[in-house]
Amino acid sequence: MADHVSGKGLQRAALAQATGCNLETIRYYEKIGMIPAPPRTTAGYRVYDRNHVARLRFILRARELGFSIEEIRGLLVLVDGGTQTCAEVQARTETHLADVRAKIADLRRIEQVLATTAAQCSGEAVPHCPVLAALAR
Amino acid sequence: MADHVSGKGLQRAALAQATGCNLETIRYYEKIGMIPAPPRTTAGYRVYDRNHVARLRFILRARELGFSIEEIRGLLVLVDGGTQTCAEVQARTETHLADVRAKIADLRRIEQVLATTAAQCSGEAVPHCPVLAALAR
DNA sequence: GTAATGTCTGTAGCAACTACAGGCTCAAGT
DNA sequence: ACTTGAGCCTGTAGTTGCTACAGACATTAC
Repeated sequence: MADHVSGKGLQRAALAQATGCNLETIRYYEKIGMIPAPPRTTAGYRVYDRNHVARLRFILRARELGFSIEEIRGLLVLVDGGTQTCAEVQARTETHLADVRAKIADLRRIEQVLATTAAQCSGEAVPHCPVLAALAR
Repeated sequence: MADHVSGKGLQRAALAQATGCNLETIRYYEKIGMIPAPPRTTAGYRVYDRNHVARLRFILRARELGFSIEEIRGLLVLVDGGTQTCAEVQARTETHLADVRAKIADLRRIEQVLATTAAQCSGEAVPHCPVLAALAR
């Protein structure tokens, strides 16, 4: 490290460690413009600061909550532009919430089908299987 | 159609129609070996029969229920090999069922977070947004 | 005869990463 | 001083499960 990674400067591995993000994903997020390109040492090593940590955490948390990259991009615009209309964020959150609820409903139907057909299995080595029959319907 | 697509012979579009499958997906499934390559007319057009219809329906239904292609491949081996051990199918279904339930649990947690943070929104154009704050945490 | 479909092939694109390969750079040990 | 090993750089290819072309034949309808 020729250039003193002084004070709070983090390199890629350290940022990954600090956020729990995969190493390669950080570069990916930079490439697609989700996090700003950090300054570099003379050798070309990226040096991140606490703003990068915060932004990456934001992205990762939103991803955890099922927001797509494009949805997060939209949220980040609201974060960056000083005009944080709470109503706007709320609207997007509600939309996303509806999506999540729809997914839950779908999975519950699937769960029902799987549970009931699996329950009909004798567990023996018989030629007829109710699960396969249900799928073949 | 030079060669009489006689009797129950279906071309690609007809198979798509009969199963509700996307046209291109049929070719894709053939390519990855999920459905057998059908016979062709002298002009090279694929001709499907009712076995293809049944198999494709099986695959589509299993996909609907969230089985991955590889999981379905496994189920199809059990279908094809006469040795349909019901126990085997049951085991795979149970495993998949556990996956589905885990997904539901995850989504419910997400739903909770989204619902509670969104509920804190004033809906006004204030600079502080509880959703963004929650994500930034 | 000609135009409009339908089918064929291979390939590229999507999301959201992940994992190399091959080459520098740096810190530490001997 | 020199070597070794780790860490970083780049670009690119792979993943899953499709979907959508482009350009070339075949068939059908009028």
